Amino acid sequence: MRRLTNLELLLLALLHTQPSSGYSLRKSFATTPLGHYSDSPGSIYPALERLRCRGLLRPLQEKLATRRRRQLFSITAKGLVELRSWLKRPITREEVQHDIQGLMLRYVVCAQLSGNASARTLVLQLGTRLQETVLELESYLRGPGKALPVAGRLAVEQGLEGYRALARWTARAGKELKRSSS
Amino acid sequence: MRRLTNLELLLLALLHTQPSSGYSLRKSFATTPLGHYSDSPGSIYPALERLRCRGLLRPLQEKLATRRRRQLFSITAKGLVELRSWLKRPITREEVQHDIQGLMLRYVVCAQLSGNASARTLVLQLGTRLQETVLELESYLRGPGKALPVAGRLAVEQGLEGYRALARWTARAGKELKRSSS
DNA sequence: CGATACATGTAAGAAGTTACATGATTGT
DNA sequence: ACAATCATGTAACTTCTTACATGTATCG
Repeated sequence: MRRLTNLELLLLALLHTQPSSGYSLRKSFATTPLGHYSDSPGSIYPALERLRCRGLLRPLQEKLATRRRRQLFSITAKGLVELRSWLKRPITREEVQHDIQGLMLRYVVCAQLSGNASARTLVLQLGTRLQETVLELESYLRGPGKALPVAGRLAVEQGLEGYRALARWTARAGKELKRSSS
Repeated sequence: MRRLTNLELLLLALLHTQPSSGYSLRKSFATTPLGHYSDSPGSIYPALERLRCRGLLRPLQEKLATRRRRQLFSITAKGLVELRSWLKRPITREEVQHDIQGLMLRYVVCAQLSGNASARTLVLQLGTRLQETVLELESYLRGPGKALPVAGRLAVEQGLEGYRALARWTARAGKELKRSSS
C-alpha cells in the first residue's frame, strides 16, 4: 500500500489535536510556514477522502444547529498507529537529501505527540544523518566532484552549506530539548 | 505563457555552461544536492522537449562517430534571455515562503552567469525578504497566533527558526561575496 | 557471451494547481 | 439587498514518479 504523503500525515497530525472540518484545516495551512502545504480545496478534500478510504480518519456526525453543512473528521485508532509508526521510522540519508521538509514536519509532530524527549532523540538522529551527508559530500568534492562543471560544483557546495547549518541547528535544538525534558 | 519550472530553469542553466545530452544532464542530477531534481528519464526528456517547443534550446546535429544515437542540446538566445530575466526578477515574500529551493537555485545560477557582485545583490535582497518574513511571523505569534493549537504554534516557530538561520547565512554569504568581488 | 554503461523514450498513474460551481449564513 | 465569509466539491491541466521498452557500445 502506498506511502502517505506529507500532506496526509500533516492532516492526521492536526486531526489528532482535535477533530476538524476540511475548511478549518485549510485555514490553518494558510499561516503555517512549515514547508508549503496548499490550502486549496483541490488538495485538501481529495486528501481527506483518501484517508477516509484507508480508514485512517472517520467523519463525525455533528448535530447541525444550522442548515449549513459542515463535516468534522476525527482520527481513528488505525490512523494513530500509522502516525506513530511514521514517527518511529528511522531517518535515512535519502530522506535528508530529498525531503527535509518532511523531516521537519515529523519533528514538530513528534514533539507534540510523544513529547520533548522523543523529539530530542529524533533531532539527534537527524544530526547524525546530516553529519554523514556532509562527510559524504566533502569527500565527493575532494574526489570525483573535481570533474564537475563550475555550476555543478557551486550547487554541491551550496547544498553542503545548507546541511551544515541544519546540523548546527539540530545540536542546539538537542540541548534545548534536554533542558526542557529533564 | 506558463512560467518555467525550477527543473526547466536548471536545465537551461546547465546547458548554458555547455551543450549536453539528456543523459549527461541526468547524470549531473544524481549528485546535485541543490534541492531534489529527479534524474529519471520520465522527467528530463519531457522537460527538454517542452523547452525545445518554446524555442529556449535547440538540438545540435552531431556528426556521429558511432551508430549510438546521442542528441546534444544547446541554449538559444531566447533561452538566455529567459534565464537572465529570471535572475533579475525581484524576490517576493511569497517565494521565500513557498520556494526556498528555487531561490537557492537562482543564487547559484546567478553567481555563475552574472558573477559574484550580482549574486551578492541577490543574496542581500533575499536577506531583506527573510527579515521581513521573520518580523511578520513574530508579530503573528504575538497576535492572532496565540489562538493556534499547540501543533500549529510549534510549526510556525520551527518555520521561523529556519528563516532566521537562512537570514544569518545570507549575511555571511554577502560578506564573503563582497571580499571576492572587490 | 554476458554484464554493465550509454542513451532515449513512453505509458500509467498519483498528486497538486487553478478555476469554477454551488449554496448557506452573517453583517451592513 | 448585497457582499463577504463559511463550506464543500469537481474538472481540466501540469508535472513528476515508477516501470517498462528498446537498442548500442564496451569490457572482461
